[in-house]
Amino acid sequence: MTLEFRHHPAVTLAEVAEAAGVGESTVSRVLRDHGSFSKKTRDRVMEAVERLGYVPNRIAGTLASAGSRLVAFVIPSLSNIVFPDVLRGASTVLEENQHQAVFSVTDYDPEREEALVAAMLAWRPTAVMLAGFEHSERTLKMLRASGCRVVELLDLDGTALDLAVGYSNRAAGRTSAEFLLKRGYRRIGYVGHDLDRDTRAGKRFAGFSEALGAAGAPLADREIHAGGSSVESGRLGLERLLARRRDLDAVYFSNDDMALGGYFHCLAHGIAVPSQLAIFGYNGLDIGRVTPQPLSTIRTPRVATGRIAAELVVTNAPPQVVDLGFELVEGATT
Amino acid sequence: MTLEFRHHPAVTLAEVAEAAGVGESTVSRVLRDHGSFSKKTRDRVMEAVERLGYVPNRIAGTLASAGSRLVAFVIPSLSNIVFPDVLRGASTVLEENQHQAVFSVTDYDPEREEALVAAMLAWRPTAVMLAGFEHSERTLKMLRASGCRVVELLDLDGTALDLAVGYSNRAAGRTSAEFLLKRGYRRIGYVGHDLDRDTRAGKRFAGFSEALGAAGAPLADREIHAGGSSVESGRLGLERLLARRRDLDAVYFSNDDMALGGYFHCLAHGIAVPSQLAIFGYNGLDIGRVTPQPLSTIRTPRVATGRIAAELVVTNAPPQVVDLGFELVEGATT
DNA sequence: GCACTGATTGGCAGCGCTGCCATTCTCCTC
DNA sequence: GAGGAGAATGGCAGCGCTGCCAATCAGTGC
Repeated sequence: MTLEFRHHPAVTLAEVAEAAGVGESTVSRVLRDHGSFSKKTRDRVMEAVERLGYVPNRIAGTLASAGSRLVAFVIPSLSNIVFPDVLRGASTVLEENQHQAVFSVTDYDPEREEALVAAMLAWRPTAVMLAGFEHSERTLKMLRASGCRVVELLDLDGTALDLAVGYSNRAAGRTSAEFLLKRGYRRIGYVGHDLDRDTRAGKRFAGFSEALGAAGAPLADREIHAGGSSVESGRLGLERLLARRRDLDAVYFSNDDMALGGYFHCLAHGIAVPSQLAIFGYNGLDIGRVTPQPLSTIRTPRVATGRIAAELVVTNAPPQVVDLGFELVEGATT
Repeated sequence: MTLEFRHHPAVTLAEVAEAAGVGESTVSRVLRDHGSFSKKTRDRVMEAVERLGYVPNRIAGTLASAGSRLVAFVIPSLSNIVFPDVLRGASTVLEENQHQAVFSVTDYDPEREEALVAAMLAWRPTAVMLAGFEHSERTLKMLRASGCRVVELLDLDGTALDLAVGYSNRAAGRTSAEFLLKRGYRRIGYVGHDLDRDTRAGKRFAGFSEALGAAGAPLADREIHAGGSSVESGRLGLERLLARRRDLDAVYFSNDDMALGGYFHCLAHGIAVPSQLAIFGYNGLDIGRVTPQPLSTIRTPRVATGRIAAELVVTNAPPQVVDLGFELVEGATT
């Protein structure tokens, strides 16, 4: 129905100028509140804008001037709550500063990442935000050549291209291990998801087992789920792990989703937590604070990561690495 | 460090043409694989593209031709898993069809929505995707005048502007009530979050209490949390509700997050579910299937909503309303 | 060898806006 | 009233690409 009305081409700045009886540059100046013009002119222009329903064309504006004020996010997943949280932190800052967020999802695939980065760069964004430091050679080359800011998020164990905001996953894994050891657990298992693709989970695991090894209590066993992480696969993973190793006294999960699955498995099968089995997660999801026993975990600054990253970009900060740290949350499952 | 290298302006199509010894239009044709050119020319162009690291400028391309292939999402929230799920469903389809997703978050505020829609329209997107049918007069006017496709998501109770994809929230509420009634529950309470802002939750609640009323078992009591929904507020809400009404035999929650909070409260306080109190949610989150007792809920096609919406847009389908329905999941909490 | 058809190719005018520069107005100052 | 400093304004050349059209080239039939 509205289709008939659709194709009258959109109002242009020139038409507004005509309608207001002023020059194009005057309209442009008024709309951007930049340069000088009289109050009377301003009113006349705004009246015409209002009357014609003019919406500036930023495609044209960007081409003519410089910055697109577009910030591109190339993220691995939207199922993993981490990334919506980062986007959430960033979007507030970006909106306040008249920037726009564009995103695409790589599904943890470096080749897709490469293709998507290329597609994003075609929009000449102000900045590109990526997860972590592991990128293909070509991706890195494109980013370097692009001239736009690059922010690598949620990791610190690697070399930054330009800006980096996050925390050390390796240290998070180590801290988790040290905590469990200090609590006296010795027969510790691990339940995780695909570590090759999710390199940050891989780094946590490396830090974790490294610390266990250093303390003379190496990882007893582990169960890796081939796909992504989920509550369901956490439950299943723990079930399988326990079927092999009944003597475990603690299990470290690759994140809270998995850990909650494990916790529910214990609840459902009468496994006393933590006396029979301790459970430790990662992320510090809200839900983990409300379970009958609050989940022991590492709380990560996901929203802040997005916020800070966006702030660095809109203020055009010099290249730097920002360590936001993490916080160990001592729940009741350890 | 790379900052020094940054400001050599990006390679342009003209430079590629020069380097390959062909005309600009030939390069353009080769890159878009559109029109005809010889194999030899193609190779020569691609070689130059490769060598110079050329990345097409879609800002310029869009200005010169037509479609931006940008799809704008103006969503209420990223904390509510519903919206990441919708984005997830859409992003796959969009990426496969060389479209890009831009988004911004209104925080359930119609005025912010208005401002953000205006900002989005400045990019001349192919389509704008919004949540629900409730928009300000000015928002509607801008959208109608914009000439771009409009998709209203996740609701069916209202009048569509152009395309709509979702399901009836009112019917979901009604179905939930009828299910509880059929199970014999009569003293039913409600725990929810801010219904004025989240109009879809409001419609579910309306459908729910309407059905209860029609069956002669009107809602016994309700507890509304002023802010957004969360597991924590669900727990707290149930606690408060039960403090007032010890005699309830079932509680309907505005969504699964809230319901899980309520369920955890029961687990922690020895309230037998469902014999003492039945719990019913909404959304059908994965986690609800793995709790010791699977949660009774309504499963909504969130990812499919995003996917279908994107498909309609990329295929430029005629205006229509797509009802994706929902599914009642009979868990063990009722 | 010549006309004819269709495949290839290059030239160039915009797309709608911004930035620069020149011009015109205002308002003071002396 | 002349001279001068700004303020206010308009004109117009691009930004980098695509779409259109004209020009050129290659292959075919006779």
